[in-house]
Amino acid sequence: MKNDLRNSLGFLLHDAQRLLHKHFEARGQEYGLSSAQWRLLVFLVKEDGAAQARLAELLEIEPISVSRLIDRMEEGGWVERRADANDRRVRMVFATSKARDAFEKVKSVASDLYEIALAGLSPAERETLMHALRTVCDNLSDGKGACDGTQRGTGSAG
Amino acid sequence: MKNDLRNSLGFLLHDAQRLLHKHFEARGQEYGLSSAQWRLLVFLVKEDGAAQARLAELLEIEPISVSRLIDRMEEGGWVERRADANDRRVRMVFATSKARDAFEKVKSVASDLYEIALAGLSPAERETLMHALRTVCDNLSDGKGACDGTQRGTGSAG
DNA sequence: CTTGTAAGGTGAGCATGCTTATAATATATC
DNA sequence: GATATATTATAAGCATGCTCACCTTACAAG
Repeated sequence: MKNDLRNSLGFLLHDAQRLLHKHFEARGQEYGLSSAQWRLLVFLVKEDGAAQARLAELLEIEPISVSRLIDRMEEGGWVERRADANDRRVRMVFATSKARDAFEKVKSVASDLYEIALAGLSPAERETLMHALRTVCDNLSDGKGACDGTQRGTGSAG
Repeated sequence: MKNDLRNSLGFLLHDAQRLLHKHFEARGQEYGLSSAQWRLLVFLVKEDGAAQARLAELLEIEPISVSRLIDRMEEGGWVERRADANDRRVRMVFATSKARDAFEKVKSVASDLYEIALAGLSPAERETLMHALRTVCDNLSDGKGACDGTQRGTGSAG
């Protein structure tokens, strides 16, 4: 086969991720939430008022990336920064009601999109896919719990 | 379960891809080839002298992104742009011998990394993973043959 | 030849990740 | 109290993707 590299894990993961990202951006655009911003909200709605360092830990990205992301989200009215009375270094981040409303809607956009992406795969194949992706994350994680960590075996494929 | 969204297709794909990318960058660094540059080389070694537009089609990214990528690769001595005598709009791209040498080495870096990433998964699970990723790509592709690349009507493949 | 359309390449500028460095604050040690 | 270290947030600047806009060149129609 000519393009075995083209069908390697790296290419397939890269392409699948990029395509999903592209579709999400297109669909989520009407709500004004980008993919990265939505990812941050997923954590923020569960842990409102988190410090930026905490969000960086949850998202597994660098604090500076969170800082920039929140800059733009604050401009867009999605989040609010507030000072922490106990630690003046900290900027606590809060989701606005606008963000909470949009979040619920975008959640269904996301699950619709996942269904489209997984079309044609049996429940067993979906299970294996999710399991395999978690395994890949585990194998490549530096032990601080990427996909790994806290909750394993939810098995929700959508 | 608290974080079912965290275990959704979107998060898992995103995290797995990002982790693989990070590891690849770390390991490939000694060769000076980034992940994106290596991806381009995969196609270029099979289709040397391709026009940038052709590379954009193969990589499924925008021509302007190829232009920037090749700017940097040319600076690094990985590729060479040459004029096409038959069409003066075209800049043909050629891999240098430095690139071809590094390519062979990085290829084994990549396969080592894939083995690490897939550790603990049975051959059947790996099969299913790859199949599922190709399916996701197909489902999200606009019909121009994304991951499944090889034979989808793209036509000339030198 | 002239005109109109399409195609190849690139400039400007944005979003999201990164590394490296810095300022402000907290905390531990002396 | 003074000093050393760690933590939080951010600035500067790079890589890779994007959109929009532009120029050059090719090609088809008249």
